[in-house]
Amino acid sequence: MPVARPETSDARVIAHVDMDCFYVQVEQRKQPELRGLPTAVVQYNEWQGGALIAVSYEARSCGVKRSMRGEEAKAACPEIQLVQVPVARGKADLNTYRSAGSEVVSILAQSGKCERASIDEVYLDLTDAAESMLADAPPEGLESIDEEALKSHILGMSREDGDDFKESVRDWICRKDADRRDKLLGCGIIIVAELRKQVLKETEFSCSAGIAHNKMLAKLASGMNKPAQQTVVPYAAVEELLSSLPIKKMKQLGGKLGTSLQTDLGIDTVSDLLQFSETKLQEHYGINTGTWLWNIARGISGEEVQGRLLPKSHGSGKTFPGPRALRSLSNVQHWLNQLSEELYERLSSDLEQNKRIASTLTLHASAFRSKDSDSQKKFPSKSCPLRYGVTKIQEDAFNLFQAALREYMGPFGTKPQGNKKETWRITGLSVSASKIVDIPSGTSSIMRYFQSQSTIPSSSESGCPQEHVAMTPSASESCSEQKSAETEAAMPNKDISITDTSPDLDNSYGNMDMVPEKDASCQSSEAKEFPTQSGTQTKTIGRKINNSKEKNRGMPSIVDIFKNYNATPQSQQETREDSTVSLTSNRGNLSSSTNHSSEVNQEVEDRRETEWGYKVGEIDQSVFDELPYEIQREFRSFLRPNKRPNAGKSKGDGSASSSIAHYFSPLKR
DNA sequence: ACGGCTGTGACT
DNA sequence: TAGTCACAG
Repeated sequence: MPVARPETSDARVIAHVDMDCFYVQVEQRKQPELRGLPTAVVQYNEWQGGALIAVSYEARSCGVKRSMRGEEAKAACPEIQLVQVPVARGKADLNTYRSAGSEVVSILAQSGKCERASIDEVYLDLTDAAESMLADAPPEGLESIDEEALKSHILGMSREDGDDFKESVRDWICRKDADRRDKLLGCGIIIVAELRKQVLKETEFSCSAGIAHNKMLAKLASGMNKPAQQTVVPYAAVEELLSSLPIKKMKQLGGKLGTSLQTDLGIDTVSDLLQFSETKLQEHYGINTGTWLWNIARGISGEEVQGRLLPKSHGSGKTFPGPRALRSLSNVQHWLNQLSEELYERLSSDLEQNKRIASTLTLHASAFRSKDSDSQKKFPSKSCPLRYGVTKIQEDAFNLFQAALREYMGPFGTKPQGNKKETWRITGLSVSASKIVDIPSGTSSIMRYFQSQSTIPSSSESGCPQEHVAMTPSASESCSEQKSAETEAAMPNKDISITDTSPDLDNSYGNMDMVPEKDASCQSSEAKEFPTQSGTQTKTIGRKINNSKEKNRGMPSIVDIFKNYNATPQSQQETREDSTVSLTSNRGNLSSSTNHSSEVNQEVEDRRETEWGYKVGEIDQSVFDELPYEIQREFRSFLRPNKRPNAGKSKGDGSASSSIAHYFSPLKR
């Protein structure tokens, strides 16, 4: 489902930078004695020596390939060094690679628009830099050209023996009568060579790069000469580069679409594709994909480099293949707790380092049913508003899972009808956080936010909250969920999950295989604490985001809630009588950081109206709780400017110098 | 139902 | 929209 983008009229200079066997390099930097040795990184896996996820070039020349097992690799190359991916909470932990990737990005982002395409790949739009260089210091006037730049591969240029080719490269870069597009690429060559040297110097990582007029060609080029080299695609070389290329090698054609082109239309190479008219392709694949295919066959791709240095989502997942498939609710809960912990940890660092908050939590799982009927049925994904706090994420993830499981099991979820119980197996679990927005740093930012947000006209009246039907993660959940919630309230939350489950021994939890029936007597802790209908907030967030013309800064969801309070403050107050807690009383609650279960209705101390007309005392606890702690704190000090925000705390945390991480510790709720 | 884990983007 | 699917590495 690629979509066609028109090529911009002016020539761009685009680079694709690809780290060479990145995970291996990260491990070799950590253990320099491994440098130069055949090395591979294996993922924690006792089974057949683990799966290779990165292979050094020395090992590749021994015949070691990715997607070999550790044992196979050992057989192919006995001297290979196998390094294990770090493990945390019983799963692979890629954080060291992520932050190594960030090191690289922060260097590459200096010279132009930069897009972090994956953990080890970056696109750069160097058009401006190249044009500046062409105007101010064109290569033809340079005394000498960078050695690294001279080692470039220039497609279409024969690379004869000896040092001669460097002379040819120099000539190509400096040619006075060159096409302007080629001159720009020449500048790109020099810039990228410089950047790669800088990356090597500052991170010790080598990389390869492709330099061309668009992303597609740059990506293609970066893979042509590895490791530690760069390849240029002059305009004149595009046709030859593409014509012989198997379509499966083109980005986006490595899967089903590529296969369909081969089997349905007999297209194997791009030159085959060139024979098809645009309308013919559109007939087969629709207007968008058809046009896109026609364009890429000609090296045309207007896809822009997104100026994005940070990921748009975070996820934590694990598979449980074959015999390891999870078969009890408690084991699922155990793993969801682990995954949620990791996710929360990453959300915390994102907030601290980048001042960003995520607003949607999604659960994905894969499953099968042994006594099939339709064994192929997909396990549904579910999402809900993301509430900051480890245990909140854990609870919500588990609730989402149970909701999805009921849907998955359908009528079989209730009770064994006969003796043959239809039983589920979970083969994969993941939790992810998305819809991440920036928050500005600095004091009273929150106020600026809400002010800017509150000026946006609301196109649709988003209905009174009491109309909303309780959605997935909330009420009517299982007893086991409540058990865990109570346990948690009573003890520091780090221990919760481990006490009642252990990994890999599902069978010891025999009686929890079935989804428990809905039991009215079994009230969910979620329902008690957070009776608002969280599902509807997600909608309002989305609507707000769509309505705002500028980029979505701030917390639209809370603004939307404020609007609701403006509209129907009284009914709000009534419908959630049990739960409405004033911010001021909440302050004491947060300070003690223990029993949030005291959702006793307290008198509102401070009901001064704000400029938006809602009463701060009526802000629902759950809305407040969904904000990151830092924001809560800032918001609180905004609402009560004359008092110190966290006077009740034991540590001196009111000071400006204390780190966000402190407030954002796993014990905070 | 061994390629695990993670991420993006389009479609509906 | 939330959920699904495809794709990449």
